[in-house]
Parts: sequence; structure tokens; C-alpha cells
Amino acid sequence: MAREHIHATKLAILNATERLVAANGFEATSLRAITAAARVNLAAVNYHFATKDALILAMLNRRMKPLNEARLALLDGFEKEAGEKPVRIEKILEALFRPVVELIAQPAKGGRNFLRLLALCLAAPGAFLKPLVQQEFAEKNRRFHRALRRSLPQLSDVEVHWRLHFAQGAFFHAVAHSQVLEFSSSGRCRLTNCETVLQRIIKFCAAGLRSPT
Amino acid sequence: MAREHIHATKLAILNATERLVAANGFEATSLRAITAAARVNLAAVNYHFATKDALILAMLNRRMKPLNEARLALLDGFEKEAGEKPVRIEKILEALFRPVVELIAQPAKGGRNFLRLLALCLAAPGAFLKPLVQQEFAEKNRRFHRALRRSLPQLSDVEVHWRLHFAQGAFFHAVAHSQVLEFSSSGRCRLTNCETVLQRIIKFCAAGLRSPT
DNA sequence: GCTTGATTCAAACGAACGTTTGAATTATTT
DNA sequence: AAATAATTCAAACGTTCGTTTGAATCAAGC
Repeated sequence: MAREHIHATKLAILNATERLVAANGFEATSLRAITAAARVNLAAVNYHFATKDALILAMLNRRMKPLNEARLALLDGFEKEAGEKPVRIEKILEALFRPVVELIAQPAKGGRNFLRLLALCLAAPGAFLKPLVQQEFAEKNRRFHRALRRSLPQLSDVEVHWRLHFAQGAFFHAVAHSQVLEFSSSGRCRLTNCETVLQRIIKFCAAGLRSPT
Repeated sequence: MAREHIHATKLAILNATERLVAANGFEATSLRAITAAARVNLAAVNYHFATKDALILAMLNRRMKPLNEARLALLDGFEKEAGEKPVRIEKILEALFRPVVELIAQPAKGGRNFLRLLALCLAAPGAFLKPLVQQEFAEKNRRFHRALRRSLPQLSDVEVHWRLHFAQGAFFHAVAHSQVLEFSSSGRCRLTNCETVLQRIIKFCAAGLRSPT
């Protein structure tokens, strides 16, 4: 196999995994379903990834790490821009949300499938995923918590934690469970326009974050 | 078997199911694990509930229906109280959240296990659960949407849908994924005091709902 | 062209799963 | 007490699963 072809098999498996797991969940997606969708041999999974768990981890990490890097880079940029002054709440929220929201329009980067995978990581992580959730969700929150502390000095440490948690939840639910919204609004609300969604969620959360104690 | 004993077997199965599914998810929880935990015979599941899917549905419905009834009753009460005037946003949010938050202190009613089950229903419903999600999540949202429309006449129909969706997300995330918050706050924020959590989330969401367009 | 390494393949393994079955046991009704 | 109904039980079934295996094939290097 040419190097290009080696790459193709792994990529096909990763992409098929992403799509099927997003639709059905971790446990309910079998390797046989993945390999059939990827048009590769069943044993290719073990050859390239060793175990199913490792495959899922690889699938998640290939998106998760660059995504969080983008968020942190955006926040760093806004902080540098602000100089000595605290960053505006809206900017912090933008750093937190924009890289994720933009996935809506980027199927090549996981698109909405990845949004659903985020929800799965939170709701139904197997033991093998717990470390990733800690690392990519909880740890990264601390960075944003620190930034918010400077911008919301009137709030206690604990209060900022809680409000950041609420903001995260508002956001994750909005992007990962949009089918509920779509149904209850009889199709009037859809996850289609990144910028509109972003402005809406930022406005909602900024107001919540600023609400007096 | 006495009638009391009949009841005991079903109840033991339902309770064990609730606990194990909350911890491990729908697919990763086997009937053998459930029956072992419930100390009953494997075939008891099929005798009393027919199939695994039906068991899970029964387990969810036994909490979900009374919960939503409580929420709607609370909202009805607040509307009656308000007479001709629209209900205060905070009251609507209270109707939406209080019955769920109070589960924190009620292990006998599912407690925090049930909170996690809510997240599972959203993130990883199998096909057999889709109708329940539509019915108990999306449909019930319409009732609250109607109430909010009257209380927030300055907002468009679509905007209210979005904001209600955000509020729901902030809340579900807060109560169902509290382990993330606990970790990122190094144990300083915990889901312990119902009233405190409730006031916090209501304040956050009310501000978000009222934010100017 | 030969050797070595990488990759793919089909078959098989052992385990686990939800469901079914018919006998045994328990409870209720007559 | 006998008959009927309800419940429990252990074994079994057929299916599916992730993993392993050794042979076959392909690719790269000499």
C-alpha cells in the first residue's frame, strides 16, 4: 500500500466511526458496522488502532485537541488585545463558543456529528473516556474561569464557576440537542446560521453572567 | 407470591435498572447486571416487562410523567395566582426547574440518578426512546414557551424558543453533569443544596431571557 | 528478483447478550 | 384439598460482539 493508501484506510475508519457513533452512541456502534461503512476489513481496526476504545479515543482526540487549542488561542488573542484591561465578557464567550459553533458549517471537521459527540462524552462516557472528559472539559474550563474572574470581579470564585457551568450547559445543549428545539418550534428554529446562533447564545450568557448577585 | 411480593420484584428491577443505567448508560447495562443487582432471576425481566426496551421505558416513565405533571401544575398555579397579568419570568423558571432540582434530595424518587438519565435521554436515545423524548421534552417545552411568550412580549416567537432552549440547557447541564463542575472547581462547587442551586440557575436564566434584543 | 516489512483478509475464538422454554414452585381461587 | 393462575427458575438458543490468528497480498528496500 502507498503511504497515501495507508492514510486512506485509517481516515475512512475514523470518519465512519465519527458518523456512526454520533448517530448511535459508543456502545451501540459495532466495529462491524464501522468497517462496513468504511469499506475495510474488520481486523483493520485492530491493526491500525489496536482496540475499539483506542479507536474511539483517537476519533475524539483528532477533533478535540485542535478545537480546544483554537479556543485558548482565541482567548489569548483577546487578552493581548485588551492589554491591561479585563476582556469583555462577550469576547470570552466568543472564544469559548465560536470554534465549536463554526463546526456547524464544517462537515470536514466533524460538523454536527462532533457536536453530538460532545454530548455523548458528557452523558455517557465509559470508563475509558473519563480521563479525556477531565482533560478536555474540566481542565480547559479553568482557563476560562480565570479569564472570567478578572472580568467579573464583583462575583465570588464559586459564583463564577457556577455561571460558567450554566453558560457551558446552555451552549452544549443548544448545539448538541438541536433536534429538540427543532421539534418544539415546529421546525422554525434550526441550527443553520453560525453567526446568528453565536450572537444569540453570547447575548443570553453574557446577561446571565452579569446578573447582579 | 403475595401481592406485596409481586410488587417487590418489579420494584427491585426498576430501581436496579435506574441505578445501573444512570451509571453506565442504556446499552452498557445488561439485564444480567440488573437482575443480579436486584437479586431476581434473569427471566423475571421478560415476565414482568417483556423486553429490555420496555423495562427501560417503564423505568423512565415512572419518574418522567409525575415530574412533568408537577411542573405543569406549578406553572398553572402561578398563572392562576397572577390572574390577568403575565407571570414573572422567575416564576416560570421555578415551575420548570424546581421539581427537577428537588430530586437532588430525594433518592427515593430517583435522586441524582434520574438527573443523569435525563442527559442520557437527550444524548443517546435509542430509537425506542425517541417518542418519549419528543413527548416529555419537546412537547412540554411548548407549554412553557407559551407562558414565556406572554411574559416577554418584546421578543419574537423564534427568539423565545431559542432562549428557552438555552435556559433548559443551562439547567440540564448543571444538574446532570455536576461532576465536571466539581472537578474544575476542585470540589468547591457541589450539587448539594437544592434551594441555592435553584436560585442561582433562575437568576442566570432570567437575566438571559430578559436581555435586550 | 529476492527479502523484509506493512497491510489486508477470512475464519475462528470465547464471551456476552436478550429472549425463550418448559418445569418447578408459589399463591390464589373454588 | 384440588384446580387454576401467577411467578420463578435454570438451561438453552441464536445472535452479536471485540479480539486474535496465520496466511495471503501488497509495498518498499536492497
